[in-house]
Amino acid sequence: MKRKVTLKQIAKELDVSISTVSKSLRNSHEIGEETRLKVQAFAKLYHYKPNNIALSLKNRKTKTIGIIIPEIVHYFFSTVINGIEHVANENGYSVVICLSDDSFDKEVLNMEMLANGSIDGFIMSLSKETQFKGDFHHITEVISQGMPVVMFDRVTNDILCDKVIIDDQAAAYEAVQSLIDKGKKKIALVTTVDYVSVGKLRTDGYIKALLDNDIPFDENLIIKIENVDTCEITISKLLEDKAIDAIFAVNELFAVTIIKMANKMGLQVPNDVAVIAFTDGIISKYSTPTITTVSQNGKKMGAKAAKILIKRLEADDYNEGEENYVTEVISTHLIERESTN
Amino acid sequence: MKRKVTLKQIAKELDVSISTVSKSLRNSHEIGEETRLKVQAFAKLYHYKPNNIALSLKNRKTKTIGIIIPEIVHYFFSTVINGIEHVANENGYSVVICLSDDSFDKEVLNMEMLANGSIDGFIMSLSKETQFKGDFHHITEVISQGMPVVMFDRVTNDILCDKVIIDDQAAAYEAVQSLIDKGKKKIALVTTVDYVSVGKLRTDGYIKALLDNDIPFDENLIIKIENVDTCEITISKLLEDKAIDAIFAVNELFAVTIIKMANKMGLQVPNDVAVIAFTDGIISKYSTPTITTVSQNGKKMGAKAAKILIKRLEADDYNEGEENYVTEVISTHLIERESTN
DNA sequence: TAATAAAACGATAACGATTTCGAAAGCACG
DNA sequence: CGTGCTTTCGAAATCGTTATCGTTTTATTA
Repeated sequence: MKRKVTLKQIAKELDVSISTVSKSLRNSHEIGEETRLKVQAFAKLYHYKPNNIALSLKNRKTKTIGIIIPEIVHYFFSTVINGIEHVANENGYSVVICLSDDSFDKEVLNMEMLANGSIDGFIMSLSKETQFKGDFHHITEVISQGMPVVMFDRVTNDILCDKVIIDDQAAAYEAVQSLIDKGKKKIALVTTVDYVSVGKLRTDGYIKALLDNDIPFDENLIIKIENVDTCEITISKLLEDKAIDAIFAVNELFAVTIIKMANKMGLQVPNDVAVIAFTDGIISKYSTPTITTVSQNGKKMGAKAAKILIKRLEADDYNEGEENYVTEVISTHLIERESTN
Repeated sequence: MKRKVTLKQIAKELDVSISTVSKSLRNSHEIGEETRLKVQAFAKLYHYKPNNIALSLKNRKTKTIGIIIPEIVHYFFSTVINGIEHVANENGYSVVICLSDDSFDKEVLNMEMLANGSIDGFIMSLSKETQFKGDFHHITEVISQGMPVVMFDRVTNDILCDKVIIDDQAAAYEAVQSLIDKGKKKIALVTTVDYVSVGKLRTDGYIKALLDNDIPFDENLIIKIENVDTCEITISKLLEDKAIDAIFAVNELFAVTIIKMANKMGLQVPNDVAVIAFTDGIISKYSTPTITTVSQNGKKMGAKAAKILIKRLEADDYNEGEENYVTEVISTHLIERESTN
């Protein structure tokens, strides 16, 4: 088992100094052509590749981006990662991923772990618990140490940094408006608990659309679900109100569960009740009926976030400081499918 | 913007040597209580945390696991990552993820990139192209340099290393047998192209089950799909054979597409044609009808792979060499749902 | 011929940490 | 009072690179 070859070994083997080897491999003009070629040939033969860790230490930058997300087994987040990874790779960066499991403590732990030199900057989406507690000291801490942070989707106004979001409120408004345009009179909302920022915003959009169309807004038509695995009863209770002719769900899983329960109760989607959801997930595309959705475009979000972060990282080299944070809004659009008509 | 504080700065500030600071923080008995407490207090005040990169260089280990998978926007792979990440974190490891996009070149590039000191070991699943080419030099190269590799799911016999797989052949056999037990006579197979190792194995299991039950095996009942986005015509053509009363799909997307096309052609699932799929994905659970599946348990696979890798990494510290590679087989089981009866 | 410039290479510091070894100081003991 | 043993600390090596600055040798010029 041959260990990886180092400059030192090459130097010893060729009876030259380490600096000569290093310079030769970087094609320095300081080195005569003969030795340069000799060193290069030898290095190639032994598959020499500079050690990233040593380079990171020397350059004080790791060319690595840290990603912290609530969970990965989730279509939206994996598309975001996909977007980040591609842009990162194109620019010579790697990505390291940590999952918070929607836990505040894990989020803090992971950030501290990565912040100690392992990465150059963060791309993150807040965990539920963090949003609930409203405690962001771990993030401000990292930022104050000069490490750039880009937040996406689940963001907070309490932190000053670059952000990539969709206009959740406007998108929800558009979705509900489209239902109203189709003549729907009683539109229910199935959403998450309020402290999840995007859930709140989408609720706001829903309410605004109703009011703008002079539709009375009824508290009882809004149900907030904490855990998708135990939501069936709540949903079927909602569906007992036969006057409800449309439901707006803030995510795909809620939507597909609604359809399932509706079917079970003898209701036809979309004829008896139309369903529309937030997501660009895969279930909506393959469910029966296929589900009309507000596309989130996670890949685009990830790509944008990565671009912003990398730009800031490379800029940091020249001008330290000067922070004019941007908040990029990714456009959404309605993908009309069978669950609305 | 205060940069991260280093040992050197603390030493200077407190007018002691760097080694004294280091030892104090590690609670060395060599240091007098007074200085020790003083240093610790100061370090705490300034949020000192040792620099991971420097530690990695010194210890020649990064406490990081490299993951290389074909894609991440794929339920199975994201569950595997989830499994890996949890075990890794529990043991103080981070994970860095690279996607090969099923491309040989990207797989090679990513491996070389990570192999240069960035990580301690690999967990990987082969890209389609790599399996097609049968070129594994990048992997043998890495292994020969003493870096452990654990392969999962899409593996190859050409490489000697630890592996975590499911018994694809046996699982497929079981699935098909269950269809036969239900009285199905003409069972079709919708699979991937042959060079994807798992596709081949599942096909073998399918054939074996048929033959063991004295059912004639018909080439025309096997269709191989390269790209899921353009498979509808092929599938509908298959469904024209009304004698087919069951279809075994090697993944979830194929299965749901089959159901969709069957519905379109006026066929009832499961009455006219039963469908069974390989996966532990989310679509099967939420589709209408829900789909009977052979569960793959990606999370378990990931967890197992991580355990094996970490065990090997920690063992390497004591006894170099001594390689007795294991191949762990993750058990599968049939999850009966509505698409079979 | 002597001074000087250019070419080719090496020694060393630095990145941030740990650790081995040595040194100084304090104290007890014969 | 000198010897030996603790206790407490610091210097230096090391991990693998790169970059700065010398140093040597050779070639060129006045």
